[in-house]
Amino acid sequence: MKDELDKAYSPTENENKIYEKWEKSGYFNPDNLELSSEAPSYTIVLPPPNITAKLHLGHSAMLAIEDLLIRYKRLKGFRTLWLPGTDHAAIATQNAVEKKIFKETGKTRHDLGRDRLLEEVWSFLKKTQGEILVQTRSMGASLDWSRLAFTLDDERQQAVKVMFKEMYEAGAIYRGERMVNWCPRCHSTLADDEVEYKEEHSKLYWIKYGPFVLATSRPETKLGDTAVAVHPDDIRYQKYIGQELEIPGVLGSFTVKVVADKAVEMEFGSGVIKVTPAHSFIDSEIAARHNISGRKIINEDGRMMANCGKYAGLTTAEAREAIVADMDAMGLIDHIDDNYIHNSARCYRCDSVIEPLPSEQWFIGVDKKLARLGNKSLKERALEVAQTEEITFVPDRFKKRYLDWMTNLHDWCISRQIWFGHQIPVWYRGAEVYCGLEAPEGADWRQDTDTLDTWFSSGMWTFSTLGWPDNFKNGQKTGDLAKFHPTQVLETGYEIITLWVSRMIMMSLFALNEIPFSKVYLHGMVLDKNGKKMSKSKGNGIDPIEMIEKFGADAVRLSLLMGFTPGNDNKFSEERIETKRNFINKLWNISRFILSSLDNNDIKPKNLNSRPLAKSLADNWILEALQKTINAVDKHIEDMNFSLAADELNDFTWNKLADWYLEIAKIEKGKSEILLYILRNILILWHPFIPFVTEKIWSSFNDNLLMVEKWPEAIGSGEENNNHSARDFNIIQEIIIAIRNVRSENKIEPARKLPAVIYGHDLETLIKDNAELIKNLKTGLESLEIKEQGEKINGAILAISGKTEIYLLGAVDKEKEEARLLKEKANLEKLLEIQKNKLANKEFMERAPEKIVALEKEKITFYQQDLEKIIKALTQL
RNA sequence: GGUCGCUUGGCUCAGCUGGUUAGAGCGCCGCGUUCACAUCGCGGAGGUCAGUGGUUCGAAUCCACUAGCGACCACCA
Repeated sequence: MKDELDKAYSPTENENKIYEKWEKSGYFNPDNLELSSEAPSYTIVLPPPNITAKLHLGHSAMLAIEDLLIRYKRLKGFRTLWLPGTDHAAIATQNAVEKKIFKETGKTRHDLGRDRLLEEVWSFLKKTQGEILVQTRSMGASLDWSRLAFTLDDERQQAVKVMFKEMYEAGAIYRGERMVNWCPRCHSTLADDEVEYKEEHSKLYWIKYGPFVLATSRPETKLGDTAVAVHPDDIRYQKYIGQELEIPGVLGSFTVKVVADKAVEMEFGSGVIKVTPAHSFIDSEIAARHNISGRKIINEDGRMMANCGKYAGLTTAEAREAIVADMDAMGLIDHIDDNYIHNSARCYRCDSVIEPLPSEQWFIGVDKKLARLGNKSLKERALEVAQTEEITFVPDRFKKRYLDWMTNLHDWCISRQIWFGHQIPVWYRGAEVYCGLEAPEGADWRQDTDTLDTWFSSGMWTFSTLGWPDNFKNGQKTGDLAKFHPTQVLETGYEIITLWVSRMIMMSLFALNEIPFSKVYLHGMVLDKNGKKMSKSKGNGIDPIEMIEKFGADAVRLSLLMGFTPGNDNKFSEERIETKRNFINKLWNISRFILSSLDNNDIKPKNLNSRPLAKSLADNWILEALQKTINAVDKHIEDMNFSLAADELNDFTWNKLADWYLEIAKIEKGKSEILLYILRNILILWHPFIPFVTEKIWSSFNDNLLMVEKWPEAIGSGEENNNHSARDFNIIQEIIIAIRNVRSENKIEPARKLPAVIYGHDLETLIKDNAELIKNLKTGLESLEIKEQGEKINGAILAISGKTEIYLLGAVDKEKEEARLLKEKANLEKLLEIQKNKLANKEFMERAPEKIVALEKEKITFYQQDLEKIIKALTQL
């Protein structure tokens, strides 16, 4: 033994040291892995965390899952790259810094000016970024730090400029005046999905409007009305359609045209709506259809403009109050409905009410046919790759959500009126417009002051981090881009499918004409005990860093992997981490026992790559169970069912190995080889889940690093090659349990089962041959109490389809039990008949469970005398 | 309005394409602790799998409807 292991495992003493050891080895970087040139690559890009936020449990879950996949694939010999980075989160970051400055100095960004503000932002970022990275390391994430990227570092800035220019030149990016979601506080546009709707009580004003009475929630926009619309089928208003009407208003009367448009709902209000094209999405669409121009009355500060007479300068809320009062005085208010519930549009960052405004912005035209996409549009290609399953979703149902969203996608507004971010690489001089990587020659060129939507740069994440555009010349990938793109899995939260996943798909299709990843794995949200989102303001969050300090990173990881299923939210509590810590300590002690009880110090772990010979029933049983576990774990991880994989491993480690085999090993000696072989294997299997403790244990009897060991092969069961049947041990095990049950109570009440599976074995001989084992197990038979009980026991052996089940029946339920068995028999016999008729159908026969096929030979019978034989054999031990 | 999901023992959840007696962890009750582990061991109680109907030899599992809860999308003049 190299090291003695402590009695209890201490994560805090070991985790940092182990992480350093890993990092020093260089194996996080795929270039350092000792692999043949044909080794396939396996790449995951880390969804870059927002640089201003601290790590929360959602991040921890993400890190646990991705590190699991990466470590698993690394053990399987893949050229694994897990690429780290952070996101500049333009609006959020600028907001945070502005808030901080205002709090400290009372100054706004306009007081500071662009350059000064950006300086502040950058110094702020230096601090926060370091924190996030330290936290990420503490989770044990095997990220390749040599490739660390930032969405706003020099390389990414260059990539973004090139991308913009290429899209501009291809006609995919255009500038135009459109209705946008405007946040008057952030002074920026918001994409549709950055707008949040909140249900609110407000007022619905029924106003007299020429010959109509109509309902509106925003009477102040009346100053911008240029039309009135009704539904074309509405019989009430047929005669007005097409007319021009003179409408009295607070600033004098004005003229509107009555148009018929299907967007109007006859059931809402009076079925008439006033049309304010400049300040409402739906109105602007109606106006466009009827060729009606708009009149802008609200400015970028959310205040009434100079053309609003005495209302100029008021906020919309102030103006509403004033105008309603004036209208009321003029007798224009019919009535006011106080109980109107509507969804108000809010900025997802600052919660301000969104003001729809017409504005000059940059857009990506998602429906524009592009030559480089085979004359298809970005939308068409993005839909195609999901429909053809070139990209798949886990769980599958999110594919539908993606397709629905993508189908209804409008042109994507990419310009933002903030300072922190990728400045748009376009320069103006008078009417001239220049798009390029650098400012054009000549004087008086002014660069567009807007920056790009943060999702523009994060949409490029899979390839901007791999050296695009330098690694992409004449349509050929080179370097990292050739090695690692497309990536294999994108793992992220389902709430971000539209914001991020869809953008990545479009950007990659445009830049490389290939998908960014082939599989999208969506995890659910980690909720608090009561099913609420964890948040700072509610104070219901669990801080992962605190938990790591308390229970260790392994426990935190395992608690986020077990009991979580893909795409489903999960309630979470500290106790869950605690139970995983307990398991980790169990594994530690199992290892400690095995390593300290080796009776042969010459065993070379290196020679234990192949399965040792089984010398007894128990040996064979445990080796069989191990192989089954290897197969199951492998399958479940490949299927992205991490929780099931861990369950299988947990069952083997605790219930089979610790509870049974180790106890047997205390009786039957000479098991060192097998024990060490099993330990080796479970350490490798557990490593992707709990890397620290497994690496630590490994290091006590190995010189190499566990993280680059070889994953055990999933193979068929090798039972045929052994003399001892693992099933026989199952029988023994069940007999022991049954004896224990009988002994633990003085009477036998309910029907207790000996679910022994017997395939043509002589049970009596089996018991006799293993008498030592049965007798000596501390849970086994110590006295012969059963003899006294013997006469009272009623029993049955049920033979179904080649396997025999032994029941010890109490007096209570015998009749019930017999009835159940008869019903089962009837069921099976009926099925058998059907089977016979379908014998021709080979496929069906193959799929039918074995036991049903075998029913042909077996009949269901009760064998009272057999049970007596068993009891006799047991009592004679 | 549209779409999706959930409803399984006190709590948190598993349960794959229908097939032995529906599982686990926590909690609870009883017993135990001599040398791997009290961050432990052994045993136990506790479920008409939301409801109704259907398909089937057989349904927690498939279908339909109902009820409750939740999420997302659209729109709200």
